[in-house]
Amino acid sequence: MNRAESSLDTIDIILRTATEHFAERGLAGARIDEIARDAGVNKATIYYHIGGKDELYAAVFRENMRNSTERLLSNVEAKQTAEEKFKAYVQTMVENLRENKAAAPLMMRELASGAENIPQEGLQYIVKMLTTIIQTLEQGRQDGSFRDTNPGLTHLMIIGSIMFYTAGEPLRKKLMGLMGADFPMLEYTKDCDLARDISDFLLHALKP
Amino acid sequence: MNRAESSLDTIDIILRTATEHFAERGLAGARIDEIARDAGVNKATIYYHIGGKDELYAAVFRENMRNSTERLLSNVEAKQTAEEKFKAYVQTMVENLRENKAAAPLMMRELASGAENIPQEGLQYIVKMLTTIIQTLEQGRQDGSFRDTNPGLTHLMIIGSIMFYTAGEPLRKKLMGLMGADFPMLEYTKDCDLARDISDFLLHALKP
DNA sequence: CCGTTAACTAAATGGTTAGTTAAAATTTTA
DNA sequence: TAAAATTTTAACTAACCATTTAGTTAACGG
Repeated sequence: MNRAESSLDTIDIILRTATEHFAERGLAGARIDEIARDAGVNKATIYYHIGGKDELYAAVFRENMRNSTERLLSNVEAKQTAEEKFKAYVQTMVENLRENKAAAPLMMRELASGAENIPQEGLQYIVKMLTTIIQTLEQGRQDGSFRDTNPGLTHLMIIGSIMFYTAGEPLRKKLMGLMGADFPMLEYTKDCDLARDISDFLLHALKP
Repeated sequence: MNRAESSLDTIDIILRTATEHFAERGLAGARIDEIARDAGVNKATIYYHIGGKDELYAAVFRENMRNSTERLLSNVEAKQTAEEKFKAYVQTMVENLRENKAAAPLMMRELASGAENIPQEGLQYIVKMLTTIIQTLEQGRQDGSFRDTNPGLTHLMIIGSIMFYTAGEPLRKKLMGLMGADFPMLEYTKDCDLARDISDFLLHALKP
């Protein structure tokens, strides 16, 4: 392996490991020493390649948002009708958040911190996602398949329910242990089931 | 002022101040010295009355959950029909989260941390809230005013949308600055408007 | 094969922070 | 008023932790 490739691999494993740590413990709670240990590199290597804790965090956030946004946009654009696009939006959001377990915790911590550590580029990705769902709802409104609803509210329903479902898994486990199995708790094993239920529920609210 | 009252006041100001700090910075990010300074008490007073950082955090979480839950249950129980109860649930949840700005950040950070620092009593309050909404939805299903939907999913929509709206305010401000005023961003000045819109949206999905 | 340079490391540095302590001051109680 | 509870003061410590520094290793180009 040549120098450039090995370098990229190192940066990649650092970012992957840091993503988990920042998601589980937050910016303040994560430890550079532990990230380095779990990534199998020396602490100074992180400083050499990426920079200090803040820059590492920004890089982690940016990469995660970039991946999610690119996939979301391309999946939605591939569809024609407003309803298909809406379903693709929900489905892809569910896939993104379930494949990358860190995404929801990262975003929720950012919201809790007043979005103070989101890098500029991260904001751009959020705008792209918002624009996509707004355009989809507008398309549906114009062709009569959707009611005239507040797009911001609809987006809140999508993002809120999926993020809370994803990040809420450990809490649900604790509650289940406390309540017994007969308590009707939400639990999906497949992405498509959750995405379908959310789509169905929200489309019921969106349709005239 | 007698001894008990004065003591309660001291504990109260400590808990209030700590609530803000933990919400804004998280358990790891909050500083005992800063909490003491902002509360206007000596650091040793916190240890005298409450204990260490973890105990302070648990007390903060417990008190916040207790307040919210008590208000929620009493407001819902005062109503008769399923739809009235549903609206009261949403309305009270909105009021709770907007009057106590710390509640949503505290809960979102907990979810992100795998609910690891929620005290036992806090879990009990969550169960009470869940039970309330489940019973309300069941009541509506039986008398034919609601469809047969997954109660867990419905709760996810309520709690997700309200929490993301509440905690998302700083992010919305940043996005507004980035996008210009013509971008259709959700912004309510009154509790009742947000609660009404969410109720209307969800009732549209719940009704047969 | 050799000098250069990117990649990496081990160890040190220095600031930060949770928690403690002991004595004194203040307030409340009885 | 004496005892008890509360709070302050302020110094202290032991651990923690981000960042730096000085040095090592090995790939690369010529």
